[in-house]
Amino acid sequence: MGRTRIRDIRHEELINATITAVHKRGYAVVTMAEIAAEAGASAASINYYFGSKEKLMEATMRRLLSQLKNAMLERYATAKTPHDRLMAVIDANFSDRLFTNEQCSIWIQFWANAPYAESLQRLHRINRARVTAHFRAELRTLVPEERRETLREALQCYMDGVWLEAAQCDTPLNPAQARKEAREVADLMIQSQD
Amino acid sequence: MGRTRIRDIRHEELINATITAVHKRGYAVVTMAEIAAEAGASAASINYYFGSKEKLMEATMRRLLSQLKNAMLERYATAKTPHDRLMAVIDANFSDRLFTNEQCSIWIQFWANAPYAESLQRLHRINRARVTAHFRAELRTLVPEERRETLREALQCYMDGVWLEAAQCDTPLNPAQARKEAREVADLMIQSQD
DNA sequence: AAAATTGAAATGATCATTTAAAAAATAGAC
DNA sequence: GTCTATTTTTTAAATGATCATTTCAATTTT
Repeated sequence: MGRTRIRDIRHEELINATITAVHKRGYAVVTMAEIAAEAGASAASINYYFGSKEKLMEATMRRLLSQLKNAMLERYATAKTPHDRLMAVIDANFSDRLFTNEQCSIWIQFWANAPYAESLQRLHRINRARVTAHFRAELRTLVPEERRETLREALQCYMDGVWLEAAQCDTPLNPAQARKEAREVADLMIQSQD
Repeated sequence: MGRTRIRDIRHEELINATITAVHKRGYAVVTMAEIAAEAGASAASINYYFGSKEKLMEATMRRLLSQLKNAMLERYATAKTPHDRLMAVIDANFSDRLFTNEQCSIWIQFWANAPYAESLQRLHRINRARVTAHFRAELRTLVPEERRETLREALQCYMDGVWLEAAQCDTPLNPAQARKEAREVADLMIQSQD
């Protein structure tokens, strides 16, 4: 049965340890030993399971992106109107699971390193393209064509900017508040097409 | 007379080299030797003039922040109405001098590292507080109180997000286009207070 | 017993920073 | 203006520290 049981457990543990350790120390300076210590393992284990530090970072980002994707799809499933679906994308971005100090830290590190690592850049593009596609689809029925792209771009930049600022914040984040504000901002922009 | 002539020249050269080198290689991995080579100098020179790698980075950020401040003040001087002044802040952020691939790269690196370096964090807070203050002052007469802070926060996050996205872009940026879009976004948000 | 997992210690590479001596600039006296 | 003396600037090489990664023997799991 559980042929890969321990392997799966270690992957999970080490990725979680990476998130915590990167949040504490920064992607640039965190060492394998620190990440390993965070998981109660040794640096050699990480190489055994992931092959290298770079691959561990990539696996960690892949995990975060997949969580974001799932959060979006979950909410999409129950949304009925285009407006509901637009809000679903927004809510997913600021969901309780994702919008935490730890994860915001990682995202910044991810953004900062994407231009210098092919694999991260690829992940970044895929992720952004997905959000863009969802926004485009929903805005089609909500705003007139001449404003649509400007507005979509503005919304996406706004959301990225919120994450950026959140990463600078050392007190606990408030996802519910972030969702509320983001919804307000989105409605403000949409409504101005009277 | 020019007692500090060479010193000033080297400071300028090395800060410019830092901007270029960090853009090319990333803050995390760029070495003193690479920065020095970019300026046609040696790594020892950098330590002679700046004391350490960290202090060089700090000096570089200080330079960029001061350029942003000056760009804002310049435009503020000729702006007459609150609306003009709001646009002055926006235009400064996306001015031809500042909104370049190289500088966007550095800003991301700066944001990513601010949480882990006291000195960078300080600079970041001062800068953000300045933009916040300007926006608050101008929005006071432009939007009703209940929407004001939400809107200000949204505008600031939007601008940060634009920089973030620009840093991922490997084709030359278009500052004029960015100014136009940012103005549109700002007007869209302001006008929605009918 | 065979395969998977773990970690202590070794390896090898990379770098920031220091050192010390040379080279260049500057000033003061003539 | 020219010639020392002094200070400033520059670099090559040395230093010392840090780390990712590998190795290999021990341990655990199947």
